[in-house]
Amino acid sequence: MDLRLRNIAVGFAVGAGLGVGGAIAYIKANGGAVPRPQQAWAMAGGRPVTQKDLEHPALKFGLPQTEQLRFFSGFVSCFDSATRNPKWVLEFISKDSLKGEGARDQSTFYEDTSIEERFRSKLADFQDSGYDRGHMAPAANHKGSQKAMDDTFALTNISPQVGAGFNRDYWARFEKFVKDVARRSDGVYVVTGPLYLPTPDADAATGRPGWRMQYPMIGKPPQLVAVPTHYFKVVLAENSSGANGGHTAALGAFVMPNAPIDPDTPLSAYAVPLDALECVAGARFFPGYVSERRRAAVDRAAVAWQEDGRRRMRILARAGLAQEQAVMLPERATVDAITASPQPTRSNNWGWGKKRDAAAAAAGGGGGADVVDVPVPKTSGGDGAIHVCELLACRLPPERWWENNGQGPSGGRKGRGGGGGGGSVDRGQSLKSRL
DNA sequence: TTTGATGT
Repeated sequence: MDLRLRNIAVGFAVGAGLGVGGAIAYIKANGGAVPRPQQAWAMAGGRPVTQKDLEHPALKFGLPQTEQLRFFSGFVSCFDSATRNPKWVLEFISKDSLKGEGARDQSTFYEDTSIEERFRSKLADFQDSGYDRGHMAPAANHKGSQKAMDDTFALTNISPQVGAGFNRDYWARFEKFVKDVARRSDGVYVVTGPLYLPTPDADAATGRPGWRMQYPMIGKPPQLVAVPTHYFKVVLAENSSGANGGHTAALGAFVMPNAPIDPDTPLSAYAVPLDALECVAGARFFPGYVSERRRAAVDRAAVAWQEDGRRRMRILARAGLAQEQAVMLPERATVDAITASPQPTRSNNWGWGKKRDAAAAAAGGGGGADVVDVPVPKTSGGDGAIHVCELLACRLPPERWWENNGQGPSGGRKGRGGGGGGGSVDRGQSLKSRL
């Protein structure tokens, strides 16, 4: 890329590039070489910005700078200086990055001084804010070296998350689920980021039905840090040695509220169509892999998985979830049309059947019989892409999985009892009452 | 097979 292009961080058309003339060659079913899409940080109408573009007379004094890319050992962060949050963080997880010398207790959170002081988030912003400094790329995914783990503690990888009931609980289990997928894959790419989602509400001025955006801010004005309403992950797991040679990648998108989540909520209830996520995020994810066909196929599966998850929730919780995700839900008719021809099956062509069932049985708590009863919609017509929920039966690890084999938490800490929440001796109970 | 983060 042109050096000048690299130096000018521009904020428009993030990830909008699908390349020129649809020339992207997608990952082949035979697991061959993966050509990268023709893409640049700055895109113009579906093509990379050229040197000639930058000579536009209006740009004599440069393009506005609204967000910036930061390149770390195991991930790339796009930092948005309006919200002082990452816009997205894209990481690569391999078997190697999951184990190594990287130790969490050797790392400390630090401000990213490569971002201008007035635009970056500060350690003080999170202090006494009541929110956790939540990793987008989790520390545990980058243990290959101490440097790799240290990198994840840069505040350009951090966003304010509710601690008790979310970051330290449901979201942590979700991160563990992704790790478990990575252990059984040949490499996993994950995009994680915040969302600011509106809720249905009458317009105050006109009284008409509409939408309202509302989210807290922390820190000190005018340099406030936004507190996102939701977080998303898009997971792309490669499998170069898939059974039957059919499937080469598992793909899926999830959106969760930045709030305590009932630990019994099925993970599949938070599966969303990638298309819906891309609409509310204003971003295209994995443009070098996600063709229209693959997205359509995986999104049909996503709707089916979400429906299945919701069916397993209590009616009140289900209604709450629908309210939470209202802005992402398709019209009722669309849902009905998509789910009209479900294809339940327990097998997939990933070649992990046994592992999946064993892991699901271990995670399910209810034993194998419970797992067998779960219908697993099979992605079809996805050019080698299946939905992530077809792996590990879309089951989260159990609560406090790290205590399972006799050993308590390594720190052996007592409850904090502070206003920040969490860490009480009987946390599970107090969490329930919080919901 | 070992997540997560606070505060002194």
